[in-house]
Amino acid sequence: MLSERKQKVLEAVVREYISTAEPVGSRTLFRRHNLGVSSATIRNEMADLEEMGYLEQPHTSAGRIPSDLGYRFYVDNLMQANPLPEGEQELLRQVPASGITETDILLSQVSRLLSQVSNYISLVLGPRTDRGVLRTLKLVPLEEHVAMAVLFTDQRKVESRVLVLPPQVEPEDLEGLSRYFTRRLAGRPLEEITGELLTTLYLELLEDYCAKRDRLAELGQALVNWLAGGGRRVKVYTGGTQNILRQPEFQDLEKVRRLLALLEEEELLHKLLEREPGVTVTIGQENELPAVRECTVVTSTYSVDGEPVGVLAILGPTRMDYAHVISLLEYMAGCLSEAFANISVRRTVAMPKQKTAAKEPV
Amino acid sequence: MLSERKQKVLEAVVREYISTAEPVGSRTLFRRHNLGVSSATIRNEMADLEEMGYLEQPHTSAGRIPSDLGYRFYVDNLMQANPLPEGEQELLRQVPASGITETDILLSQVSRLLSQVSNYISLVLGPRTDRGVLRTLKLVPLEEHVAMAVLFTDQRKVESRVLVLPPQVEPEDLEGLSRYFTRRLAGRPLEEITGELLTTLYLELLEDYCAKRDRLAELGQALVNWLAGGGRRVKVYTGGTQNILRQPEFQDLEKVRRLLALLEEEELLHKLLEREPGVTVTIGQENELPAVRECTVVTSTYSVDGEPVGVLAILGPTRMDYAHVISLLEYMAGCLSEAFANISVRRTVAMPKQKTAAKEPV
DNA sequence: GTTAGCACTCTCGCACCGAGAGTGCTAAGA
DNA sequence: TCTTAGCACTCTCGGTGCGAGAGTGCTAAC
Repeated sequence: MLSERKQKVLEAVVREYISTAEPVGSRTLFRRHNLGVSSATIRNEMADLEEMGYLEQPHTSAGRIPSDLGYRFYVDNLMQANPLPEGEQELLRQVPASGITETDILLSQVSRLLSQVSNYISLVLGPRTDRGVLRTLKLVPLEEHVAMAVLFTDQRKVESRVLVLPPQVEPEDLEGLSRYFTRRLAGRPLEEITGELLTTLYLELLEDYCAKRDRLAELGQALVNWLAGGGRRVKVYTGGTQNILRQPEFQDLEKVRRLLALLEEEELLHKLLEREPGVTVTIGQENELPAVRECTVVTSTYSVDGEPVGVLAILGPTRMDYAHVISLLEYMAGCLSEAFANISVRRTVAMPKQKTAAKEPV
Repeated sequence: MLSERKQKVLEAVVREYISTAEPVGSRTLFRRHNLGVSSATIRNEMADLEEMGYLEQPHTSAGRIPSDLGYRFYVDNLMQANPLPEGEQELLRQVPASGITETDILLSQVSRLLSQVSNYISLVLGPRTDRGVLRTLKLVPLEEHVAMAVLFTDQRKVESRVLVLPPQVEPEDLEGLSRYFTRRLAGRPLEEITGELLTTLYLELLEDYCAKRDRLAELGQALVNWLAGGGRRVKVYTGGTQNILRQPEFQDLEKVRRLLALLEEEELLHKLLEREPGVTVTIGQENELPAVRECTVVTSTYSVDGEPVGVLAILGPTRMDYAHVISLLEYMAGCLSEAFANISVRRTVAMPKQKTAAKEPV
């Protein structure tokens, strides 16, 4: 374990480097942080910290900068969380206050706010769609030969798609199909609804429908493809990419290029944002993706109806204002969860009696 | 007008500069393009061209580079269109061949292909939604207290939104509302469907429905907000942002930053992509947006059912491979239009007889 | 009108140098 | 034994100077 003085020195180095982006020397530290000892002592401590792997020296006669390990120790042991500044809180309160009900617009705004406040790159992973429980699957005739398939889950999630109908499929057929699928699938978690299951169900159904078999087959296949297919991909919202260019560690164009390329690869971003609930911090080499080996990714999950369903993240240099970013993400996750709660359908659906009862006398 | 020889020299300068990115001198031109005259003559012509505004000199003893005017002349008079290379054509044919029916996925792929083939930034403006003609407006009960509103137009465009129902609204009410709105609005272009019109209709309707008036009012208002509101915004897809960093003219980080910032401003991009049908080329200072004053934007519209509804664009330095980019965009627009035609609902809807008739005997 | 020749200009890369910052080591002091 | 002052040493960084190279503009000859 590190002696208390070493911890103090390490903390001072990290703080100083985060705010100046310059390698910090013992003299600077001596002048600006009063550590109670001379620069020579600090120098010795810094030499020790370097040997232990917490600091690095860009070149012999430069100051030192924290290593990934140094940041890690700082985040785990030294950093103190401070609440988000009033002004920023106010800015973020827009999200639940705005009354926006479109998930898409809501998340774009969240992403924009995150990058604006943090001055780093923001990433927002949309609510996962493989969790919810199916409630209704409906085929709605729109007009002759056109119908819409609607998938409705308990997590205020609706998906729909237009289907072109084979000739001579009747509205009753659609109703029958809707009822059948809903009856057999309602209550099942979406992740269970695989291609095989659907196909099985579907074949079963066709037995009863021999007369129209051929016509329905085509339609059913389209439906199966949709439900089982990748249609349910989760979107990633990015924002503030230009912020990265303000960071002195990203003056190297090749580095920036790699990062920009990453931001266009949705699958990689998904991988990057697969995180457990709560706040996580991944520093430099701790990251699996090579493109972010010199970056830190801080994430926080947000919830809908108490269940973590999506991820907010900040991507920046390892020299990041950790305390600020963490409280920012926590606060924003709260706001977003709140915004979702405001417009939650589930609540309304799950407890209609209560709500009706409460509202009626007014 | 320019003498033929001047045109030849200008063309040679543009071609040379496009491929090397270095200011071109009279000697280089003499060596690589055989213009039939000596370097001294070329030198004189170049001096003239500079005086006329077609060329510029970065500094006294450097070669020359084309000015915006020079590029303009090149594009309008000198450049010869050549067909897209086989390999690239093949790549782009994926789009109509893939069978993808989700507009969103289709356009992401188009954007990706465009940037990949061009090595510049690609922009894709989704199909405009204010054009189509409303066919059906439907309120579909999903379960108790939850319904979905569906807007269906002739341009294979469907929008939908979940509505939480006020207590004690009956499914019949929904059907009534659907029928009423559809009857009154069907056949109208979406752009005519404004808040005022809807409100008028809606008030009219309430007359007939006095009994449930209060309950329906809330629902109707939500509907009006949706239809009249900005819900129908058109998405912009971007791709290949990292390509810009490969261009020697974008080594200046501040320039890159401004461009990246622009790419996150949807409204500005909309403005940038508001173009007339066909191919347009906007060079450097011809652009209104300051952030792209050193760039060229080439656009091409694509069509659904013969009507131009969206825009493909390439954004790159003014030193751009114009001929290639133009044929790329034209070809891609064709592919995309084709892809839309494949999945067009309108065709099926508009001419069901024909299609049915043609299909039935098979 | 075209071309060869030539003097002139400007950039770019390279080496050099001195200032400044920071280190490591040593020796003296507590 | 730990701390500190002092000092020599190292390394970067910005500025300067210089020569090579590329290109021009001008002049005079064809």
